Amino acid sequence: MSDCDGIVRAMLEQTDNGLNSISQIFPKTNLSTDHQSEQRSSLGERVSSRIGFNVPPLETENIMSPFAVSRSQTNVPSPLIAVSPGFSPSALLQSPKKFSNSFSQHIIQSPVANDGPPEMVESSGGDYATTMIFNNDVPHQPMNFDHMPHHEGFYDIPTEESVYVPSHESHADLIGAPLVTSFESDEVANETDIMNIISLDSEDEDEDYKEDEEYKEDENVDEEDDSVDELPPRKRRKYEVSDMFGAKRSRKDERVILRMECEEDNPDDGYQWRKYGRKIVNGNSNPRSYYKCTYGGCNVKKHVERGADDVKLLVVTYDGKHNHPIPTGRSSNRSGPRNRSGFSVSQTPRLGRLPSSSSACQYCYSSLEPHPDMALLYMTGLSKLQSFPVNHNHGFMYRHDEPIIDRVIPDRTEVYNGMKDRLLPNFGFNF
DNA sequence: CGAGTTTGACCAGCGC
DNA sequence: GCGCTGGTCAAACTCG
Repeated sequence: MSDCDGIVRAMLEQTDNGLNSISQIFPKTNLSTDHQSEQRSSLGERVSSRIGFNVPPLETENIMSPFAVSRSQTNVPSPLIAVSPGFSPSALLQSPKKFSNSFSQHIIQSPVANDGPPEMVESSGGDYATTMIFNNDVPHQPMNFDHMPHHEGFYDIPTEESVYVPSHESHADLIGAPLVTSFESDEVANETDIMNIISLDSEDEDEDYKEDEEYKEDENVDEEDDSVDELPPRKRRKYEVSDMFGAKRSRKDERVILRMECEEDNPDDGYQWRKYGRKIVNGNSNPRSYYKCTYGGCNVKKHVERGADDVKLLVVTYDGKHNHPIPTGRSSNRSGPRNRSGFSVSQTPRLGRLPSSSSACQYCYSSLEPHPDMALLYMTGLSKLQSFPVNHNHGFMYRHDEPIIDRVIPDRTEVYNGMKDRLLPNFGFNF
């Protein structure tokens, strides 16, 4: 029996109550058992009940203030799903559309999720971005979001979403970190929500094009096309900036945000990036690096920054959608130096400049193969599992540190069963 | 010398 | 309207 089999078996041997924390099986998750377990559990019960799982409803009168919750979560054992660190962000990022389809597809296929009461069907609006949090470091658990207003229309606010996925630093374990899907509202996301949330194309894309066209018309770009060279330097630059994609601030609903623990400043996501900027943003002394996808015609950008309060935490924000597959002929194995023709990892630190990458993380990824398979594991085994809101703390990522809600898998038993159901047919695991 | 990074300047969005 | 801030550009720089 392989180590992976043993781990999965151990997970499947959980009681229906899910009393055995994942951290007991996977110490590297840094999750411990204490009152936070109760916190997660009760939230899980609440949401589980809402989405049809057979668990008691949450008693909301005991909801803490966001600060209290934040403190209480420092040791959350969490009903989080543990996924092999081999799971690669590239799988989710190589095609947000693919991620969307896969995610929603499996949710739709879930017989349990559809059995929920009518009131659990809530509209979260169409303008959502996606946040994925690669993290096995509990202190970075987002804040509790139960204090947020529940008035109607609140869910129309476009914001980011979160998903916990394993840290790359835990690559020593086959399964070593929590995975939590997170959503904007503090209510359960139904299938429609998730489809809306995860889907990064469709109408929004068309709207973007319309906006771009209108923008060009307003700027009389066409008329100026032939006279650009005659403009004085200042004006010419203004024209150029006006016409460029990034002149306008990116739409949040086109974003995918990853949080992970990684020493490398630009972890491999399968695509090729070129760094075009670096800036220290408000509230974070760590510089933010800006990257563009080097694929011709692809306007996807991303920026990478360290956590303000934890340099181990890496936040990668993707803007846009790749209009191409992951470049072929390359391996996600990051060991060894990269050539200069496409890979975006910063070069060896130069004189008087901050190091922008570390060799440690190259090992990190080299030990994570095969990424696609683990991505499939996630897609097939975990994606259908419902999540529920826990907390939000985009903290250093946003100007005003607005608390935003995250969701976690509601019940470990469901997680295990879901994994079992999908590992068996899809990967041939024999339990 | 080609290719990628760094860094200061610039611009536009947003909040007050 | 103004100032702050995030995002981008491009010259200068570095490396192989």
